Amino acid sequence: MSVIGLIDANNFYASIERAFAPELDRRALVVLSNNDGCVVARSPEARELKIPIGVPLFQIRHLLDRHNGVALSSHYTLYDDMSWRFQSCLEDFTPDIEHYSIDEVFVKMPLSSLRSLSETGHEMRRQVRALTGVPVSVGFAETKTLAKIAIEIAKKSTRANGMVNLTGSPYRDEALSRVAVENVWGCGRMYSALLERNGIKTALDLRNADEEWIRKRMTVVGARIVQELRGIQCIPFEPTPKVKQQLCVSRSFGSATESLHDLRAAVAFFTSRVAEKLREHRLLAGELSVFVHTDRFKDVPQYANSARLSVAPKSDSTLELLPLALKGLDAVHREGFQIRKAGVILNDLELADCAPRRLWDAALYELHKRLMGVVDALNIKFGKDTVRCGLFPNSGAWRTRFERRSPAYTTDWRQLMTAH
DNA sequence: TCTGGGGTCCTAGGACCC
DNA sequence: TCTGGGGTCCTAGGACCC
Repeated sequence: MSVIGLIDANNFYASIERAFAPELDRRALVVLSNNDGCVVARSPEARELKIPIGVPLFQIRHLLDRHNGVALSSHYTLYDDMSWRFQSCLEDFTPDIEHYSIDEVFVKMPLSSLRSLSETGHEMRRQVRALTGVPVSVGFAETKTLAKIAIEIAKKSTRANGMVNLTGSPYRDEALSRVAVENVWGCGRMYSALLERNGIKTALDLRNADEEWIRKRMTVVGARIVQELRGIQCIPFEPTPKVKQQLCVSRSFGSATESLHDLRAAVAFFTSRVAEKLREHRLLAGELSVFVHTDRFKDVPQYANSARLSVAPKSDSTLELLPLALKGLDAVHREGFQIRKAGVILNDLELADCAPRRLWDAALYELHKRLMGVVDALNIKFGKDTVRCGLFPNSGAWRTRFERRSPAYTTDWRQLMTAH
């Protein structure tokens, strides 16, 4: 028997930007999506201003200006690096760690340490804060869904001081009654609307709901949520990550384009990136898709299409995937449409070590493998795009814009902080 | 002017097989 | 007149997550 812990960074991206630029403290700060499009993270001060996640920058710019707020471009290389740093801190507390997302970690704690669990939780918070500058909240409970409830309370209640332990707690029903059903893990917009229409308004209502009814309306997914709220583990703790089923690289363009030349450059860029990911995960892909679409927010002729191509034999070589991707692009391209977004998706993935040996082109593929290995090594050592396929320009209207970017404090020697 | 990116799981229905 | 039944696999679409 053990307890599930959840450690969740508060306003992760905003907190990171602040950790490196203390002058941003106490100012409303938002971090923007690609192309500086919309808000993906915000500081508590920005939340106070009622700036929602997902709102486009242009709608809140006046609000930020009026309150001396700041908007920054997102900086995922930095966030990924900081994620690794903060999650590594937990290794001092338990060997059982599940890296759930960029800003959340599940841990499994042995029951023997139960008495000191709350103490441990507070110690985790102190340690992460001290080593990374990022504030985190901690929740403990019997299941993942309940640990999520604990975190909800930990973040809202000032008395909790960032840590709530619901394990065997007499306070559990009250905690459940204080969390709206829309904030229960797994209850999105559609499900919470359905539940509310039927008088199920809080996590407590959901826990006490009729399971058969839930199953009928929300499939087994809903039934699992109910079970988890009752303290029965249905969502497993998964310390080793599952093998991916799909890899995707896609972007909205800096500005829309009609030019096939531009689109080819974009698709070539996406293909290189997704192939890098593929090799990083030591996978081969058996299927490649290319998609394009126009700007759904604009009143222009709309067009969306995708093409699927089989990769045979399965491959991880950019040089083999690129011609296929370009063939896919030719298949979906139509004259006269302003394309705003495109992407490349790889499916039918298989671990490279498990794949059968190539028969007729084994020697050529060995060459590809060695070449890709060298390219990847150079790009890791000297930065992205140090070496790339030179047939296509690496610039153009399609390139993502980042006009408000902070320095790469931890991942680029040239951008280290300076102390005065 | 300006609206993200990358994933997972579940189900219903159709094709196909014996 | 009479028109099976059971199984598998695949896909599209919908819901959710961060």
